[in-house]
Amino acid sequence: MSIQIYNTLSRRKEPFVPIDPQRVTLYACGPTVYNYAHIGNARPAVIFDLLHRVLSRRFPQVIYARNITDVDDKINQTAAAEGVPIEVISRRYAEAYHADMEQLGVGRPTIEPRATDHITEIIGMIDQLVDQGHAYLAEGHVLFDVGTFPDYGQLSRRDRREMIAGARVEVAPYKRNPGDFVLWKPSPENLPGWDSPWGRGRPGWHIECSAMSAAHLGETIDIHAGGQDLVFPHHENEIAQSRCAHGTEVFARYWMHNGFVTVDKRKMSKSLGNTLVVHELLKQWPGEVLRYVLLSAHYRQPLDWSDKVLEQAQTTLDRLYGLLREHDDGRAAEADPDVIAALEDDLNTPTALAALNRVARHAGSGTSTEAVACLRASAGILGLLLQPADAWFDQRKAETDLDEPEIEALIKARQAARAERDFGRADRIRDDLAARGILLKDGPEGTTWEAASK
RNA sequence: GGCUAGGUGGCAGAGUGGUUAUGCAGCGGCCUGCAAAGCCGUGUACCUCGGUUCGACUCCGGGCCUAGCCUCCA
Repeated sequence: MSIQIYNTLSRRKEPFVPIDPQRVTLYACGPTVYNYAHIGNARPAVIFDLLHRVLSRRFPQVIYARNITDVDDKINQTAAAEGVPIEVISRRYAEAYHADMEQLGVGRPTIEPRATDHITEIIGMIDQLVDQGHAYLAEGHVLFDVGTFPDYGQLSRRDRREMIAGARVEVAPYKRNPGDFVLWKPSPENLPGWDSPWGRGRPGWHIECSAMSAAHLGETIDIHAGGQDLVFPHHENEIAQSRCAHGTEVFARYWMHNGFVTVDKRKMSKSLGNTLVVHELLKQWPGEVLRYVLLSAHYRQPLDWSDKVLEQAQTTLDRLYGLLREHDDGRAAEADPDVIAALEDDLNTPTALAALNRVARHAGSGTSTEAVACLRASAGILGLLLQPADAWFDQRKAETDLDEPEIEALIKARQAARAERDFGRADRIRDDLAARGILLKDGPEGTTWEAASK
């Protein structure tokens, strides 16, 4: 069975057949670095990183590009507000993005192109579009003329004429068509700008992905990915400008779009003010818990974020790590075929987690260390259970304010009470510790303790 | 208004034309001095109304409801 991918272009699942199996190309729209990433921004990072892993198991070379947009009006605003150059802002938040994503177990893409490093390519591409009559100059702007591209609207299934009727925004008077979009805009002296054939200016929003994708991956790529809100206009516009500039029939052969993270069923967005910032969430929860939650729903479905799902994920991870702690002898094993099959079926992570839990049940009910090794190997593909089990449990110990000698002393006192069969006193000690978030566990090897989960 | 998703057991969340999803919680049991953890067992769930079918939660049509895009947005 080949890898199946749901293609937004066809609105159905298709077998994934790359143009060149020796060189698979994947592009995902990365962050615009003007503040901290919220958990909704983290979803595509986690999902398409997982896609990268899944593809890499099958194909010898998968080039995964995830850009950083480091020139943008929102960056300009933040920089102006702080009175610093835009590089200060973009560098700060790019670094924060990397740190946060690393906590979520997101690997680095093969290449991470930045818009400001590709101004030459961007200008070159716009120049071509102007030459070919697909773009025109108006009041210092260079605009793409959607009237010259009959396939415009194919991805988002929109009709250009109906878009005019439904348009809720004022259309700039210098546009030929209401759907025309900016490729290059003039920059006044107080804003970042680059010299171009059309004067000092800066790129529009959509062009950088087209330019960088072509520069690093080629004019036609296998997969282009991003959030559902990018389908229109961002990806629609990318298709238009890329295909027109290169004279190609296809820009990306498969389009993948992740659904939103919601809060109380409403989309998480900066304008609604209901964003949950990864940087903050990581102060309360291990990155692996956030990752588990992000994988717990299928990537195309909405994912409603709540403390409850976080707690559930943590409880489940506790059980899985507990199995590793008790039974893992470190041996190598193959991953469970059901886990792989689920992932290769359009990244069905909930089914993969179900399979993983079946492996765990197997591992827990017998004493087979092979099953435990299989659990670890299978989870590894999902980017889970990668740390030593002790490290997983110790991270919560670090959060308690009790010092360990005190706890050990209390445990000793309780052991003494138990030896005298004074269970009333023994239980009081245990209850007191429990009230302070310390759970005792009596086993054949003696009594151990761990910090309670939230 | 146009377009797109979706409505599954207490909650989260997959999936299938006729057979166990899975997790969390609950309940019963094993274990334990008692617990905790772990393990075993446990639930006639599929928005509504029609249709197709031997048979539909699963396919088709109508309805109701929810969310999203059409404006920066993952």
